[in-house]
Amino acid sequence: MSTGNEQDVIERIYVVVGQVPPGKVTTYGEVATIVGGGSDARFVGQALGMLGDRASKVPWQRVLSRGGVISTYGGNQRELLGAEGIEFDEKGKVPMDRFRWSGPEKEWAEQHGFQTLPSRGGDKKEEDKSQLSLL
DNA sequence: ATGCTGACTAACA
DNA sequence: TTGTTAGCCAGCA
Repeated sequence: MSTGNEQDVIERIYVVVGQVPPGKVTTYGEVATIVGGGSDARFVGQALGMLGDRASKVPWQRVLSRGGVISTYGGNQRELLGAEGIEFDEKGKVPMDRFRWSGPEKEWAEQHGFQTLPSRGGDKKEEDKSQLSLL
């Protein structure tokens, strides 16, 4: 089964990105973690780059780089996010502490064969160990 | 096959 | 703080 899963992985990426609710954002790395094998932060970026017509179906604009930085150029990503209520600081970054997507629900992730995010807690104090990766 | 590139990230200086 | 290095996976010359 390690053959030509790329396309399948890409579809999974789109599914995960589609789970990000309006007004929330995530990062390439987080998406890659949820999708799991065969994907990495960079591959997520490539997958979103080949969206084409599906760009209107997948909320690709809610996927940012590490730290809430927009990695796209010459696009209207920031404008789209602003229309959803996302705020930016003076540096043009999104305060992830407030707008970060907590990831898919554990049940949903398990049903679809995805993984939940490792605990990062928006605050660096409360670590909820309920999301143990049991591998 | 080898090497470089890319909507990335973490570690190190 | 910024800049560089290395790791990562897939596509292409």
